[in-house]
Amino acid sequence: MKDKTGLSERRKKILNALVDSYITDAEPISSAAIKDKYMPDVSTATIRSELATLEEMGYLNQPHISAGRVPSSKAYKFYVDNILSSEAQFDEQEIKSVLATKYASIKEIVKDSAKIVSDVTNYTSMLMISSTDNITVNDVKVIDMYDGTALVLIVTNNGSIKDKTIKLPESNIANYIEVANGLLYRTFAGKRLVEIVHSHNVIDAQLKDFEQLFEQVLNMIIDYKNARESQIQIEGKDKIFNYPEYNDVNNVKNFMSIVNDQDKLHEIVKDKDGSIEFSIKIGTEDDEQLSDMAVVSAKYKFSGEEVGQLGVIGPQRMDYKKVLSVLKEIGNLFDNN
Amino acid sequence: MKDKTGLSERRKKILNALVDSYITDAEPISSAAIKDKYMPDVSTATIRSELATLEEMGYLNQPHISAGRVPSSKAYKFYVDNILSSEAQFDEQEIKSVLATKYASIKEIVKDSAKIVSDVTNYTSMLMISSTDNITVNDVKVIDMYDGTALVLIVTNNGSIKDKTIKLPESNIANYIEVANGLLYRTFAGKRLVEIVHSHNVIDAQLKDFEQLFEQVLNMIIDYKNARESQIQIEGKDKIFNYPEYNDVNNVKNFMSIVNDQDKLHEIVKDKDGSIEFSIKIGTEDDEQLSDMAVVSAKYKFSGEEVGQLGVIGPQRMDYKKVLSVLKEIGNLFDNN
DNA sequence: TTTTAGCACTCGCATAGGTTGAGTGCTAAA
DNA sequence: TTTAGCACTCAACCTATGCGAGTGCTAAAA
Repeated sequence: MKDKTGLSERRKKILNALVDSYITDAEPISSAAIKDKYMPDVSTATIRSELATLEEMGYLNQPHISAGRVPSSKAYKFYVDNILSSEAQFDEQEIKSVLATKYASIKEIVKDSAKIVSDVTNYTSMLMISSTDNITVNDVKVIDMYDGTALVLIVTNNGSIKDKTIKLPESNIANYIEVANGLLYRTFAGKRLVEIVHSHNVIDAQLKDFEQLFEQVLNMIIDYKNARESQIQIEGKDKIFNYPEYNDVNNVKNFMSIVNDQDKLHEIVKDKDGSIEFSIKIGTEDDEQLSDMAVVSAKYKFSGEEVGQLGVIGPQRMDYKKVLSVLKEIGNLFDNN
Repeated sequence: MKDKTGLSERRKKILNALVDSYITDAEPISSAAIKDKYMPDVSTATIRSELATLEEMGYLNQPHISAGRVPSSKAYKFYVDNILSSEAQFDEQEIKSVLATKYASIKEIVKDSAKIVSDVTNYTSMLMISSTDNITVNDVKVIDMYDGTALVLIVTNNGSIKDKTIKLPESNIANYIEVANGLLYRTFAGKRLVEIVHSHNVIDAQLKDFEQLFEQVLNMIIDYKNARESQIQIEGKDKIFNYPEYNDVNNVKNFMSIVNDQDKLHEIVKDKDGSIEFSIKIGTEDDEQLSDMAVVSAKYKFSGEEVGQLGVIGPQRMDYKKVLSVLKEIGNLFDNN
């Protein structure tokens, strides 16, 4: 009985057993260990010959000839596909109760989601804000403060507000502020950030007295967009020290350099296919930097709108079941908010 | 010729030479090495006997009997005192020119100061905002936005503004907002944050209709104070991988745990004596966590007002001369702004 | 054809012994 | 007080050796 992977049921069982075991113990698994824990009714010799085949097929590696087998990237990929296609395995109830006992309100969970994911999964987590394509400016207001300074407020459709004090230009126009507010509203309100940023000539037609003000507002919008786009929050960097693969300083170094490299992270999590909910990248040998690393992330929505991605970075030997269930559960909390 | 350290000039010279050498090479120094590089006119035997005395006095350690000597915490302390008391050694001109060529404007330097310090010194850096004791509230304003929501602005004397949208309570008071603004101004303007936070009963005497609003404003002030107090920005965590003492994962782990522990950092840098400009903490053996670590930090002022501390965290074997000059130079830039 | 027992083989790991060389402490003379 | 000289120590490195875990292969059993 085979499917598209070309693996017999027994080989699948062995492969899953092996990955499972490696995820918990981080040690090469011998044929005897598999027999004892998972398949007591066949001999080690049988398992050995299966292992040899699986190795030939690229699912397993052998650190050296007299060691047990270790899963390859390909094996991890098989393993997570397997989890994903059998949703029943998610232990939702348990995760839910952990979240419920540790965190009082949903509000708290939303605010600290990255931290919580890191805490509950015991891996380093990552919160990434989506592109700003869907953000629009609702209103722009200039508020008079005191002797020549004013406050500019920009209200966007996702509720956040950017403020900044500016110096008002000298002007003898009556009701300068009121007029400015009207102009600003007509120019910016209802527009998407991208539109605004890409249409520099918007201002030219206006009166000269407002040129400087418009310039400042435009810069604020650009700054806001840039800041939002590059925001990645990382939590629990220390967590990796819990895993023996990071007893080697070089691995730690490598890990830190990835985690601190915003561009790299963006590139990894970037989704080409808009429809997938979970993104699981398991590094291959090609990418030196990502070898032996895995990144699991999920899009999350808020009031139906997609706002970002939340995920976990760690060794390939990762507890995918747990990570996936946590991400899923948190995603649900967000969405039902 | 001795001073309060009780060290002869020759011993001082040897001690300085030894620390200097260890700072660059990170290797135990032998009597022969000192002779060659610093004191060719005495024999190694002489130096050896001096080394033995210095070790007895607690300035030096010997990893094992047939190795050279390594500076102790006490030696580092002696070394930095020495630097501090002879300002001439600062290589200000060089630092200045590095800063000038790498960073275009002073504005840029101020904004990214932590990053710059880390870049130029090649150590992990730390930017810490001072206590909020001197911050006062200049003004509080409620601004009507749209259907029942309003924006609260709190302006402080250091220019920053905290804003938040709130829901206005149902009320049939005419000119609710105007009245509220008056009340808020009279209650909060000119007061120091500490005062406000510690006098919860301020509101009770007021009209009931404003109770909720006052509550919200008070919470904003409390949040602001807390947020400001706990802000520590760390830059260049990876830098430590450049130093051989961090080839041991345990040291890395230890380092990371300190760097991520805001409370610990506060405690380390906290100044008891308000008059010192530089704070140099060289960990002793007592504090397990801080052994073999040093933290150098400087207060920095902005327009004459002290606003925070900027510093560097690294191994005790730190290039104190360089670090101190960089911090000093940046401090000057701030102050002359 | 598949499974199994048996056995020789490989190789990492741990331990022990041997050598080398850097650097010391001590002593006795300058 | 300084110096030369020398014996001594010890980490670092290498080699040898045994052990044991785990394999691959083969030939017989199912």
